[in-house]
Amino acid sequence: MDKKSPIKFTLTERDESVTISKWVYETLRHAVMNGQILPGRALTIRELAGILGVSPMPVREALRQLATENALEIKDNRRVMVPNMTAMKFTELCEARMALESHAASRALPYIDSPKLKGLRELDRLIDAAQEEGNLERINLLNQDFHRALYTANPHQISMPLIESLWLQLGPFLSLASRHLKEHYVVDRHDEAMRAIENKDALALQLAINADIREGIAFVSTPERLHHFIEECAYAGRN
Amino acid sequence: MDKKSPIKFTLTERDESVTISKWVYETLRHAVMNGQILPGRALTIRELAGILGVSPMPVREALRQLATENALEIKDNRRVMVPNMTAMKFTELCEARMALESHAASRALPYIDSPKLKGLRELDRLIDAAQEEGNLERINLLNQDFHRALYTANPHQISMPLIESLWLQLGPFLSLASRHLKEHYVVDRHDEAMRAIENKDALALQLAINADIREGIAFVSTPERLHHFIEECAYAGRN
DNA sequence: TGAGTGTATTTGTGATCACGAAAGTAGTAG
DNA sequence: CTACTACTTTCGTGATCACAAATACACTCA
Repeated sequence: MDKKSPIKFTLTERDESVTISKWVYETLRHAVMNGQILPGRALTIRELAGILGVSPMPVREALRQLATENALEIKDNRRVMVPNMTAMKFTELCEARMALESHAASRALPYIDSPKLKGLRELDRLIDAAQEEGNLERINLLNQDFHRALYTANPHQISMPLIESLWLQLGPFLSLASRHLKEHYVVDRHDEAMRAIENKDALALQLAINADIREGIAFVSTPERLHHFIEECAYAGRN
Repeated sequence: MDKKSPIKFTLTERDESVTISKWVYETLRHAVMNGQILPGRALTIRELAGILGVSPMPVREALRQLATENALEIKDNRRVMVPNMTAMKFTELCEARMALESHAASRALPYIDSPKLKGLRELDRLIDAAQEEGNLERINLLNQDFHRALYTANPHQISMPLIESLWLQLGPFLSLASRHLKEHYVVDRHDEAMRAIENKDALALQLAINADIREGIAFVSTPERLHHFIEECAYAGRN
């Protein structure tokens, strides 16, 4: 039995046509983005390799890749862990999200044709359904899909990887924070965004996206709560 | 003798205290950002390992890391190369730079105290000196230093890695374009930025940064020239 | 001369091993 | 009970090897 809290994350079956490296990378990436690995928890190559049933090699590469997008942190000890959150870092990440995503949304707007609009409406509908059944994990996944679908409507878009880096950095903390919260104020500014898209109103779209981001993380945004969750977060990764 | 054009890039001496992986990564990253490796050129692990005098292992990791920040591209063939530029991609990169960097600048503004201001002035002075002697490579390096010093004045800043990813993607093309240009319209909006900083005027600073970025790459911004350089660029990487 | 074909070479991938450094453990002295 | 030390284990790093896929090359046939 491990003295450390065991690591658990979603294991998707590997498609034979994809390299082991890529599969490991995407599995770990998904785990981090959806907060399945707690901040502060030390990750070792051999342990992950054992869980995933592969040799240490692909895991090494995946950890390094995740570190370069700041999803993981390689400390001086050469230990790899999910970074801890600070109040200021949290603020900066949210502000960066608003700046980048509102920009990406407005640059995608001209490319949203009727089928793409339909796809967004469908995602919006699925989110509403998931909210009724209170499936928080599903809501988060669908919310990501909605934003991703919007931004990647621009075929020349280059900012999605940057945005995902921010999602990766926020994921573990937001997951932990929402886990310790009884009531979830799930805000849905997507209707507002949809209207802006239909009207081809870039400014209104930017405002809707900013509101969606700001309110989507507002449940921790009061200074006291933020501080509380950061403490909580630091404790969770204690061992 | 190689049939392919040989790869040449700056080789800094390795500090023994730093891991080989890190040294290789930073060496290759510097080479890409400053356009020492042409777009379209196929990079092989063993070739780079030979040049750097290390085993293939650290090179593999470095190439993967650079690929995750979109500095390199791993094609379906599993071949690694510097991505080719397109007109739309170029536009998107520039727009993203303006959105991200003006944001980073305004969020750094409150943290710029007197010693940091002095440091920025010194960099500005060095840039002027480099301009007089027409040392284009030195101008570019110092210009990067100026922007980096400005944005990282914010101790909680998290957008510098994202910004550098954009620099990495623009580097090879800008280098190639400027290399094929007789006259260089080196613009210097730094004075304007410095005044905005002194006045603690966030909006003016954002405008100055945007102008600096826009004009710094304006020498290729006419559609015909852009198209011309893209052709040139594609040809350079032919073999 | 040019397109197709077989072989030889080179490539990325992934596993394994050796080594030094870091962390964990037990024992001892204060 | 606490602080220090010696020992054991575990870890990341980097080199090497085996293998399959992709590429390059020489050759043949139209």
